[in-house]
Amino acid sequence: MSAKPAFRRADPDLRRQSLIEACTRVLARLGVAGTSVRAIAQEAGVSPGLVNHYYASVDDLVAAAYAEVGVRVDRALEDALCAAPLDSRARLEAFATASFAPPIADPQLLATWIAFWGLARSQPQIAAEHARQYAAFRARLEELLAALAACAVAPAKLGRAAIAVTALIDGLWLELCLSPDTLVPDEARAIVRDSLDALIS
Amino acid sequence: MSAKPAFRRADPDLRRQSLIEACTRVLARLGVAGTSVRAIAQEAGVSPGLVNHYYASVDDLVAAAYAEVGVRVDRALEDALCAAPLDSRARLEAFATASFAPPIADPQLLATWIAFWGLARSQPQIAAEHARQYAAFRARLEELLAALAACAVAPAKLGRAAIAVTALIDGLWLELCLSPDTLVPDEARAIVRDSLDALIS
DNA sequence: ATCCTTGTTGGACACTCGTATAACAACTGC
DNA sequence: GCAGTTGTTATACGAGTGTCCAACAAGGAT
Repeated sequence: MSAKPAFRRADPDLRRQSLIEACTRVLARLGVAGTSVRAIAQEAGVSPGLVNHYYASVDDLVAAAYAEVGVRVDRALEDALCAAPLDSRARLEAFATASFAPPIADPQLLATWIAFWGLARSQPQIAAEHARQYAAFRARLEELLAALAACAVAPAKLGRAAIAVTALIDGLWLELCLSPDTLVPDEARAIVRDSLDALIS
Repeated sequence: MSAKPAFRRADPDLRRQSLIEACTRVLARLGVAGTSVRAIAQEAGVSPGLVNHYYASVDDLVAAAYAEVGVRVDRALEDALCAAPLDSRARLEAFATASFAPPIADPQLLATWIAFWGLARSQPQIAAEHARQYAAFRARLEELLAALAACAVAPAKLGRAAIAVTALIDGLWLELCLSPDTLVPDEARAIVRDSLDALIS
């Protein structure tokens, strides 16, 4: 009879992905303080040593996890845009309210995100990655605003409008995740819709 | 000749205050990960053991520091209100833009705040304190909105307006502290001013 | 069926953490 | 001046940390 293998070898890329996901889950569940090599390894169902086999240090793994969360959010935003009708107003709204639906409006995601913010202080690469992502979001929003028929917003004030809407979305997203009881997604969407209307008129 | 004392005794309340301030500074400088009893003690210029002499655990000290930061913010907001003219529109604006000036618009304060958010996951009392403070801010804002002459905002939509403005302020504050290069206080103030105008009209 | 590569394991290492405690010394009241 | 109180220090301890490494074994090559 053949004994069951004690472990299975995995494709390096898949294993890396698995470690990243485990890291994200631990970060969300235990916060920065509870995120250790051993906790991540246990979450992934592997031995602690394997983490250092794939990542030079645990900080590298965390940075990789941050980048992964970033692309997941990017993808969700892009998906929302693809699903929207061709009308430029509708596209703007779809993009601006995508943050209030899964997978972005997720307390776990916020927890992970906060953990990253906390780490950004000692990890400049994480801070840089954050700045890059924030700028990308705002640029995309500015693009959508500019696409509105008949320059509803004066070109000179376009940048400021994008900053304002981005801030509004961030604040609502924050509150939505922090205390889902006082703010529901529908209301957040309605607020953004009203705000966009006010901005355009 | 009299030898210089190796240490000085301090008034318990002053010592506690000193420890709280040291804790806040370390939290801001090193983030949650770097905040240890030893680091706090060194920052305060005392021995590590003294921390446990005044606080049963380091978590208690952190909670105390959070409360202290909270009252400091409250005081700054109240000061802004006192310094404002009696006109209700001006008072609303003063309150809404106080977050963009010291001591609230301070990267160190944000760093401390983020550290607290990260801790809130495992410390329910911190989460509760946050919810309380958030609600208080929004209630105050709602009050100021309602005080506007001639019910500029429909009473039924007052709550929603308060949520929206709070979210906008939070988002701007976040960005202001996270990357001071891309957003300056004056612009944040202008954005809030425009937004309030749009809301009222 | 055997060898070889290398993904994987589990423990050793030096370190830092929070907490508890005994010794010390600064100030108070006498 | 002296004694008592107690704020303060320094150290010790166990638990937990990140990193490293020698041994093991899974799976492909031969």
